[in-house]
Amino acid sequence: MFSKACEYGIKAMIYIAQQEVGQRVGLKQIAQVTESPEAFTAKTLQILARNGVLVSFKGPTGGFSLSKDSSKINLAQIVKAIDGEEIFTGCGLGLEKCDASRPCPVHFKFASVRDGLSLMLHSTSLKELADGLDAGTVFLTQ
Amino acid sequence: MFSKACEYGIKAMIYIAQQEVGQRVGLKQIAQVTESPEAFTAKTLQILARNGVLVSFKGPTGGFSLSKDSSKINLAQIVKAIDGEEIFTGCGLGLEKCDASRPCPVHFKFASVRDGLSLMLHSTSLKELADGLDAGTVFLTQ
DNA sequence: GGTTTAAAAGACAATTTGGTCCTTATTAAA
DNA sequence: TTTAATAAGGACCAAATTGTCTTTTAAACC
Repeated sequence: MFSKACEYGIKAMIYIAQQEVGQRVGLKQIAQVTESPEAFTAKTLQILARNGVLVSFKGPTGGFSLSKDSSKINLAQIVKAIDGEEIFTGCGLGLEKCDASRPCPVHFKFASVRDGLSLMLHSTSLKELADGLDAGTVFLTQ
Repeated sequence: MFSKACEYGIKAMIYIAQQEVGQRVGLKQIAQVTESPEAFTAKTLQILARNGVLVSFKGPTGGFSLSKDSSKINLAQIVKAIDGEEIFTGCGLGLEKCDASRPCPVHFKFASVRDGLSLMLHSTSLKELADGLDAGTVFLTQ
């Protein structure tokens, strides 16, 4: 469904969202807590920073923090930044141009599933996910 | 969402389902109509044949035909044969063991989307997709 | 200013996926 | 029984994704 980069990115973002506002978290710590490969996660965080959902700081006391309140960042922004639009708009059978005016055989059935996914991603904020972690009802690793 | 192999496989199956019952369709024709790479499609059809949703015949007048009535074959069988269980059961964040008893942060939201996809795939038969093609309301290529 | 710390950037390696080509096996038909 | 047609199988190649390592850049602190 999502790329590995995206999975790591989402987990990293949720972990960062768990910190106090403005608090910086280092790459090493993020990779450790999320059980993700450090160097690869670094690349992913760069992408997220370039896309403006994350801000990064170099040097001692450096690290990453959210660019805005965790309630203002949703999963769709993260997925879009890392994996692109494909999953939100792509055709189920890979056709370049597939829409209601010239649909592939699965277009309408697929579109409704895809729209459900899109709605879920857009309506899920980092805040609520981080809150679940705080409450101990959900987990970032097994 | 689906692998390329799976996209080609679904298109091929729909096209085969369009033929008269028992009629054999050759690889070359399938690849041409579905605009899929011939040799790669051959591999995919082999997989589908091994999984019993397709039967193949060698020699002159050889080709492929459905193993049973098109109304009895659904998209889930095809996707499962080619891409495996992952898309039906996998965790959104890639956790090996993620379930209701130890859920990842997106588990419940993701599961409901995934279940929607699963339901759609299970309830969509090749027959209805082929019927759409016959009716000219949907298309296998752009 | 020099030193240390941490992210950015780029080169590179490994793996997976997508794709081709060539040979072999099987079967229908001449 | 030979020939031609067609799928199966295996070797191989290409591209994308995943992952590592090394160097550079920026910032804090002495």
